Amino acid sequence: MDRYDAQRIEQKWQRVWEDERAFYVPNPEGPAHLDESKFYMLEMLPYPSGDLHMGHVLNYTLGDVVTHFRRRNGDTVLRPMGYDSFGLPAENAAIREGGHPREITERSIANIGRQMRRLGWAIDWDREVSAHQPEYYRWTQWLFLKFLEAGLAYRKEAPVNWCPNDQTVLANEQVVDGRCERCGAEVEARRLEQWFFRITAYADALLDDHQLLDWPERTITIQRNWIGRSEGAEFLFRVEELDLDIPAFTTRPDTLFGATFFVLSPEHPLVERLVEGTPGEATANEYVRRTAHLTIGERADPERAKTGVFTGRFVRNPANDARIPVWVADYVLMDYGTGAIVAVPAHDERDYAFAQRYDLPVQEVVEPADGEGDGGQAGAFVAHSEGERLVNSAQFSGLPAPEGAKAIVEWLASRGRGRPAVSFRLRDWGFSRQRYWGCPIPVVYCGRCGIVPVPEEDLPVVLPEVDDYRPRGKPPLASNEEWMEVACPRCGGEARRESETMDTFVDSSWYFLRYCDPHDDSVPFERELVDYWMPVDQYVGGIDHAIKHLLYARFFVKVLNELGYVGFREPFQRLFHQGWVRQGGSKMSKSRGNVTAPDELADRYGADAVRLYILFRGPADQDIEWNADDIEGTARFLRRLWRVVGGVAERAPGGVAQPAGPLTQKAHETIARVTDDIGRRFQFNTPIAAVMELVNDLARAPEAPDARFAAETAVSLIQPYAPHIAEELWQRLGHARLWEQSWPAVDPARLERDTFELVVQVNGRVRDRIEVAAKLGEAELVERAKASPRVQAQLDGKEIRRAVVVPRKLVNLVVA
RNA sequence: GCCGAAGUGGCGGAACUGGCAGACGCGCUGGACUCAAAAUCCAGUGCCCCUCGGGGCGUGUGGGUUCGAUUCCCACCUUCGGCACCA
Repeated sequence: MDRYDAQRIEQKWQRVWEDERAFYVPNPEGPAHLDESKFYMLEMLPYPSGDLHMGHVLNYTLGDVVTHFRRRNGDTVLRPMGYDSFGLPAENAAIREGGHPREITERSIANIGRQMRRLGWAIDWDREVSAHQPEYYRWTQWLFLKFLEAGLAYRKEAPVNWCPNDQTVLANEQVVDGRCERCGAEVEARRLEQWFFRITAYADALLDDHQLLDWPERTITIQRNWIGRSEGAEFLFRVEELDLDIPAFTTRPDTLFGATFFVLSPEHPLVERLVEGTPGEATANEYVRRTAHLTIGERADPERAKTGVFTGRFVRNPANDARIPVWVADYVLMDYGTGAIVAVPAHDERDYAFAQRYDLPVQEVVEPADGEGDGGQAGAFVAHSEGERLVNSAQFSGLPAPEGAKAIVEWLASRGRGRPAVSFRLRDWGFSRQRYWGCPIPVVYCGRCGIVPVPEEDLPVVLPEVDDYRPRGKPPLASNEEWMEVACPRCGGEARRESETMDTFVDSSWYFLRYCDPHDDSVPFERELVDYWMPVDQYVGGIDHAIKHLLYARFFVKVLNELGYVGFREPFQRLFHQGWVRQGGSKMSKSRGNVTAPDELADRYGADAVRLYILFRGPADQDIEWNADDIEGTARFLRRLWRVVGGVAERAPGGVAQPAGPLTQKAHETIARVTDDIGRRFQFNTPIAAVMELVNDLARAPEAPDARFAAETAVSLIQPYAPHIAEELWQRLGHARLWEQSWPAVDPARLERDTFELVVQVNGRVRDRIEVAAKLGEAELVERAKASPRVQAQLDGKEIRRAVVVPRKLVNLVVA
């Protein structure tokens, strides 16, 4: 038997697969060719940053196992790959080291593609797409135009998150703890005119359709919290002197009679008008200016004492007509609710803290069940608890709180001073970026016509060349004057192009649709094709995308569904999050410089060993602490497999397919375990252990008559994990094309045993194990248990009060 | 603070529906082969006690339910995620 030469075997089979186009899946040619057994396997596409890291290896190997498993179970599996190739890292590298972002990106793509092929993943490379190629972003622009036309993309001036380091705006989803999630710089609030997608219009749909999904509960919870739906009411508060109604949202309409003041956000558009001409005007304006200079982190710091100023104005509480003072305070946020709140210090912690600081009155209006109110002095912020009743609330006093809330809203609604309302924490998605390496936004600004979309036939708007990628107060594209100047498509007059580019999350919000029809140059995708392949049957990616990519992509699909371009409402039916690969406790990533390159490992141990190792380490959804020593174990297993199966192949050519015997039985048990683990439990580490057991048994009896069947089964079952060695051994066993073979089937008859090991307990403690015939009845089992000398020693003549029998497992004798 | 997940040998982990805790692997110890090494193979390996038959303890901590609990219930501790002035 020759030595196991991983490099030679892997090169050989990778060439065979490519020559035979083993994993390329053509599109169906018409409705007649559609079959029900399609399976769309997708992993989140990589950002092309130099090299693959072990996190990618985990992600894509996991997808590869599922791909092989589903293929061999008869499914037509679509398993494409592409690159999220626009984005800041390449642009920053170009600024730092020179070169063009495109060159840097394409070099990375070439390298990563080579590394992916080296690991032997079963990918349909014909469907490869890259976000930065005009053939792709042409359609990103086209989709933008559809959104614009539908009123779902719009431009407005708004306070936005500005990263002073990356010199660009960030979406809310890209700000973590007040910092830029990419570079860590503290984010500033700026008022800028920006492009937004109206994702808030889909807030309810995004929540409701969670029920259609087979997703981890924690991911759905994260999305639900992020969307943050709150039910309540909006009431109108009147400023008599100015003949003005100001709406305010509250989730506690039952406490309306307890309002003792009213607060506007500093950004509220009415502030200026309210304070005009009052003695406090200068102070108030100064306060608004000061607030504007706070960073988002500072403003949100709950430790900071609440601040505010009195405007000098009063509003009427619509419930009791009380004249209450209007304040401006930065604890009220402009972009939630209406930017104004009805302050009820007796029943809200924040209002209470503010009232204490500025000596404002506190009025209790809800009493707990026991009637022992605290006069509102604790500022008890409690959601409705059982038995609470309204007090000091005119005709509503005495009502239980939930009924009171409802009654107050109905009453004020009938008088035109209120209505039921819902507020969301979710904000519209700000998607324009003041950077170079992204998809140009296809509009022009015309002095006469305003914002004018670039006509579809003029797409793509090709990303122009610029001399300097550094943003200097304006987007880099604006520096290319020649490109910027353009004739207005509507009136032909002088116009200027949009110089901002799109957030890269726009690119990745529809790539899974393009894979279905990747080369079409007349449409982004044909509806018939996406309706066939979509939704993705199994999506695999990091949970860090729970509220970014996974929310944006759902939004895109919902819009495309409503516009009639796709026939489904959700993109990703089943979702799985692989864990992080950590080193020294932190996530492995290039920016942390703690990457172990898969290349080196593949050179040393072979791709099969790397693939096996990354899945054998533990459950795929848990984090893995990188430990290079352990890969020796999987390499050793592969050598053992090679030797043992190779020996069988040389020794036992053909013969009876499945002779009865312990190895045949073990093989069937292993088939059952592996099939259930991958297919039902989606667990990837234990199948490897099961095959190791089978190989260990085989190694102990390599000359047994059923050795050949055990060897073939082991090779067949390990194929999704270690496809190269499996293919080579399969060939040596006298077969061909294991990747096309049906997944092995369990024969239930082969699982049956004549005897089993009966566990005998006394008072729940194991005292003996006896081999007994499988057909024995309960009484017989109890007799055998009692007869055991070890049990006799424990019984010591005591009375047996009860015997619990678990068929095929154990007998428990309960003694006094 | 609120919400969620998880705590099992020296290490990674297994035990799916309440039924043999520690599968499989790493590491370690001893042995075989070898001039030697690598590779490979065999045996052992939770902790403690032992008259070598076996016995006791043991799945974060403390309770509970049960013939029987890593698994179910209650309380607590620790770690890791998410949210956090959202009215």
